[in-house]
Amino acid sequence: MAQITIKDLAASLGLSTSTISRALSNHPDIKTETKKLVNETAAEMGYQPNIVARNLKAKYSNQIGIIVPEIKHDFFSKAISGVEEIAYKAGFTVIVSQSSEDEEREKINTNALYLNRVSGMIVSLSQSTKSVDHFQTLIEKGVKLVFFDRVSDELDTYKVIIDDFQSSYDAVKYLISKGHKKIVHLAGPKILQNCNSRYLGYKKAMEESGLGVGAGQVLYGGMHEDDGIRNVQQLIESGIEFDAIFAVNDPVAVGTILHLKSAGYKIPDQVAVIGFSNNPITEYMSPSLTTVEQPAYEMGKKAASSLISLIKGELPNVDKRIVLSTKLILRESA
Amino acid sequence: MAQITIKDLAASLGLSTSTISRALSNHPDIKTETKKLVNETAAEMGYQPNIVARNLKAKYSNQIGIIVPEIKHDFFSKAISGVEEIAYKAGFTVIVSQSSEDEEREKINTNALYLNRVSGMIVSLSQSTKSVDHFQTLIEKGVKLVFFDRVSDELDTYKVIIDDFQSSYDAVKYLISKGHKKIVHLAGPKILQNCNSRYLGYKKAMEESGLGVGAGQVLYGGMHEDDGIRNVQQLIESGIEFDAIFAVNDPVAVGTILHLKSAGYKIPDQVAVIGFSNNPITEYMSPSLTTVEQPAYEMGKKAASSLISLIKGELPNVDKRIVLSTKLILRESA
DNA sequence: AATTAAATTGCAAACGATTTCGGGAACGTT
DNA sequence: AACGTTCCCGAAATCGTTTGCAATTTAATT
Repeated sequence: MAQITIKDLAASLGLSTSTISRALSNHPDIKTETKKLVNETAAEMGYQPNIVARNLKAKYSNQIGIIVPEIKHDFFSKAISGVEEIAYKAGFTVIVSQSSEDEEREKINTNALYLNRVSGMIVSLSQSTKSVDHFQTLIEKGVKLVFFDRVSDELDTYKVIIDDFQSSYDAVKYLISKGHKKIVHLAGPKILQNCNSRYLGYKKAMEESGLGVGAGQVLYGGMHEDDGIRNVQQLIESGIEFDAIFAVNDPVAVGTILHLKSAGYKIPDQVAVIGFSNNPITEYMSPSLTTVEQPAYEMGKKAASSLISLIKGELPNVDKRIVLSTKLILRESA
Repeated sequence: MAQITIKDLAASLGLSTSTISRALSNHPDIKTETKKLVNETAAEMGYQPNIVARNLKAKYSNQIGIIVPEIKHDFFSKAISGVEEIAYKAGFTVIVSQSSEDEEREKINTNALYLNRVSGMIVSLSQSTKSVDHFQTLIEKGVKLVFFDRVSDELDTYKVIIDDFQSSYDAVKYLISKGHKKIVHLAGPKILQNCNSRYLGYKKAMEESGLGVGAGQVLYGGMHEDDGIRNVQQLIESGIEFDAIFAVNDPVAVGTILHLKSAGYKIPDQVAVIGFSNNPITEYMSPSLTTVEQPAYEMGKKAASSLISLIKGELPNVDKRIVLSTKLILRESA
């Protein structure tokens, strides 16, 4: 027999399928004696429940979906790892998909996950996502949602984030405390809330210290190494003076350092550099990068546990914003 | 209405559910006219098929599972990324799970995926997996299986691998061509086939060149940075002379370099180092690491496309071993 | 017009589980 | 002895699709 079903058990024991089902799920209506019998023969015959059938009946599944911009990015793969860890322990299985920073694909993915009847989703928004309607309709359909890292203000759901504003404020304050005055910020896309918060943290630190943000002192771009290289190149060409650079994330900081080195700048003597995320490479590169540690693994774990309690109907806490703390890791570059 | 089903469509159009179903799946029995009608009202009413129900009926799903030792490792997250990319295009969704290098957990995961009726699985074996029976029974149950990177000889399935033997042979030959003679190999667990192949490639290169492998010239260990540090420490204490180290993978090579540097060795002048995998950090560290490029993303893509054609009943090729090529990336460490 | 073939559609049974409702046995109570 | 409870268990509906087969309509043929 290819696949033992509850019917086979029923036939072999002379009981009804309902009894078998109840016995297996430890329903109080069933005599302990029969329960024992059923469980034993189930084990004997190698019965394994068909989860698909169960999910159809139940209208929800033991699956949670996760959508990230890029799986292979260190931050996201760590987060996924954390999600899987928690989900595994709670008996959930994780479906991953990536938007590749494309809004359209993000929409398609959310729909695909919905069609597969996941009980909930964990999402980090794509860089190009302008509207969050596809998530709004999802919420209306009863799918539980938790966002992390890249979140949207428009959605009233649970969010696992770090305090981007405070973290970058602290980082810039550190630069200032070290005597730097002409601090340039390489910012990410304005549309991303956390990028914007990082910019605002930078701005506040600068203004509070009486330095202010001069024209051309903030350069917007993407979040990859290339963007760092490009922007630093542009910065140098623009002739604006600078003695420190605060990058929106590590790849941009890496690009920054690469280009600064090739242009003959001494780091950190002439120019100090601070990144954001604490990617593994930042520890080993030369000079090693001072950066803000972002607890990716913990964020994934927290997002997963929040989602699961949401699914189970236990509202974890009143505040839907779950803020994890960061730490400025001091290394050679600043 | 929470969820529009095929029945709602049938009722609203005065047709039977079977006709609707066939119309939607473009069955030749249905008049083009009715097909058009059905498709239009389906779109209008916002009908979305319930995939769970479909899967139950079909006895297989549009899901493929992937089990890797650790999601967050660069190599595996890239591979997952590749798998997702291909799966997405083929209309499959990917369930990920990690064994955390634990055989028991690997077994549980395979079973969980089976219960969820995935159509196929892509697997990279855990370090501690001694028996592959759990995969054998899976094959017997008709689940399609493709292994990658960490494979087993005992299973007659498709495997996406690199030529570990040749790659490491080439790397060691390169060291020899540069005049190194006392080349030490920091090996991985013997049980892992690819680690063993790398060892054999090293051995062949050494023997072929008349250098041979002396006592204590091969140190076995794990595959993490710690293992590299520990083994180099031991190597130095043992008093064995060495002018080059070939590490089983990049983390071990990184540990090697870290400890060599702190012990005052000059790289590559006193000791040359070669790693394996081309992790991102290897490019940025100092000295940058000469290593073997392992096409993680492509391996994932290849594994996924092979699995999907296997699922669809198209046997891709006669040879079940799919070998992707590697490249020795020359940098500062050797 | 009658017959036959072809083109469409519907009925009903699956897929494998859960669950509502109710039925029969066993027991105690009046 | 009649009744009410409690305890176990079964029949059957249900989740939303797909599909073999029968039934119906339509078109083609004689």
